[in-house]
Amino acid sequence: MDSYDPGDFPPFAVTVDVVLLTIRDGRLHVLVIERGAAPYAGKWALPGGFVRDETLDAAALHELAEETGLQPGRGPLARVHLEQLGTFGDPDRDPRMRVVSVAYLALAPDLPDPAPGTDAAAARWSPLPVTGLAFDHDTILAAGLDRARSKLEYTPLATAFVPEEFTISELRAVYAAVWGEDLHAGNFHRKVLSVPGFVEGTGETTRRGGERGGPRAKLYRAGDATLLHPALLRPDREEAVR
Amino acid sequence: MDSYDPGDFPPFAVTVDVVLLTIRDGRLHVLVIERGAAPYAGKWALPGGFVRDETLDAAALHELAEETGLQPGRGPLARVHLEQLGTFGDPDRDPRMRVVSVAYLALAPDLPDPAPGTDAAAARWSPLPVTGLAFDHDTILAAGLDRARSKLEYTPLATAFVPEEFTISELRAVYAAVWGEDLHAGNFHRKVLSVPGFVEGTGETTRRGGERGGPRAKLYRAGDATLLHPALLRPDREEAVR
DNA sequence: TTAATAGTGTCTTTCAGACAATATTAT
DNA sequence: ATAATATTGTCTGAAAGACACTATTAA
Repeated sequence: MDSYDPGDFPPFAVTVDVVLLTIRDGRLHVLVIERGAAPYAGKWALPGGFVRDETLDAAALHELAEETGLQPGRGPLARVHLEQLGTFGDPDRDPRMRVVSVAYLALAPDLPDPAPGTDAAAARWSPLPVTGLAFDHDTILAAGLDRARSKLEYTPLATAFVPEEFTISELRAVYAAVWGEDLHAGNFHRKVLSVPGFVEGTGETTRRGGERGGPRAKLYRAGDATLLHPALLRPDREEAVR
Repeated sequence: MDSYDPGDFPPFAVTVDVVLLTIRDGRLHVLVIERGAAPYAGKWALPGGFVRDETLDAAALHELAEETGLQPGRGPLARVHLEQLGTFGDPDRDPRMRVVSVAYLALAPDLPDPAPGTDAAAARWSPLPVTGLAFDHDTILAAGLDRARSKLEYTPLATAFVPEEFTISELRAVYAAVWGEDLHAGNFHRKVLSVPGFVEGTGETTRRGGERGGPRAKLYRAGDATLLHPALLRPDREEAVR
C-alpha cells in the first residue's frame, strides 16, 4: 500500500483536543469550552483545534495557550505537564467529515479563570464528574482521567498540580482529589519522603500553620525522579483487577 | 477554531503503522517489510498503510492481516493483542506530504513466516535489536518495546506471546526474551501462581519433559485478570528512575 | 484552653529475592 | 547414572497499612 501516493487517498482533517486538569478548592476540575458554532453549538466540549504546520505537541501547547489566554511556556503555563493521550478517529465522530483527533492530557497547578478563545462562546473550569460533552469528548475525558489516576501511582506527576514549593499535605490533597479518596496522613508523609527523588526539602517552612491550627509545615519541591520506586499504589483495587 | 469548516484546512494523510512482536527461538522478533517504492525504496520499515473508511483499530487489524497473509480474527490471528501505541505526526516525517501515523502495538504467539503484501518487496521476522528503519519507524519501534516491557509488569500480557496452553517455564521465557534478562525459576514460578487470575491450571501436563531432561510440566491457560496485583516488577531498575 | 494538623514511632502482614532441597524425566 | 528441569520450602529484608503518640499552632 505504501506505493500509492498519499494524495490519492481521501483527505482527513487532524485536530488536537486537550484534557486540561487542575485542582481548585480541593476538587479536580477540567477546562471546557462552550461551542459557538455547529456542530454541537451551545454544547460544552474539550478545547481543541486543527493542526497547522507544526508538530502535534506544538499544536496541543498552542491550543492550551489560546484557550487559557496564557503565554505558552511562560508564567503559569511554564510548568504544565503535557503528554499524548491517544487518538480518536471513528469515521462518524464528526458529522462534517472524517476528522482524526489526537488527544492530549495536560496537568497544571491552579490556573486563573480562562479567557474564552476566538470562537468559543465561553470557557470555564468544571468540577468533575463532567458528562454530556460534544463529539466523543466524554470518552476522551474518561481516558484522561484514567491516565492521570494511574500515573500518580508510579510517577511524580502529582507535583504538576501544585506550586513550585509545596507541603506534603498539599501533595496528599492532590492524591485525594484525583483518586477520590483520602489517604492516611501519617503513612503518606513517611512514604513520600522514603521514595528517592520524589521531593526534596527547601529548608523553609510555611509562614503560618493550617487554617484551623497545627504546626507550620516544611516546604518541598519536586525531586529528580521520573519514576517512583517503590510506587504509591492506590488502596484496594480488587474491583479493577478483572 | 471549531467554527471553521474542517475542509478549509490543509488535508492530512492518515496511516497506521504496526509494531508486531513475537517470540521465536527464545528471542523477541518484530515483523518488518522491505519497501518496494519510493520513498525509502529498498529500506525496511514497519508494516503500515493508509486508513480507509474504517476505525483506526480496524485499519490496524486489516494491515496486520494483509502483511502476515493470515485471516483477521481467525486462526493464529484470533489471539493477537492489539493496542494503540501513539501518534506520530512531525511535519517532515514523510517527504511526500503531511502524514500522521497512528502506531499500534501487536503481540502474537509464534506466527508462520509472513507472505509479503501487495507492494512490499519482502516481509520477515527480524530479531531485535533492529535499527535503520524507514521514516521515523526506529522511534515507533522503540516506543513499542518500551510499552511491551512495561506492560509485562502489571498486566497478564505475556500470555499473548504463548499458545493457548502453556507452562510456567514458557511464560518465564517470554519475560526473559522481552526484558532481556533471566529470572529466577523458583521465585518466578511461585510468584505467577500467587497472583490471582494470572493463570489457571488445565489439569493437564506436557507429554514429555524438557529437551534435556526434567519432569513434565503442568499446563496453564490465561486467567481472567486484566491487571496483575501484586505486579511482577522488573529487577533492579535504578538506572531508569531519573 | 481547645482543636486541628505536622511529623514520628511501632507493629503486623505481605511480598521480593536469595538460596536450598526434592522429585521427575531425557539421554 | 547423570544432568537438566519442575516444583516447593525456608529465610531475610523491604514495604504497606493500621494505629498510636508528640509537638506545634490558630482561634
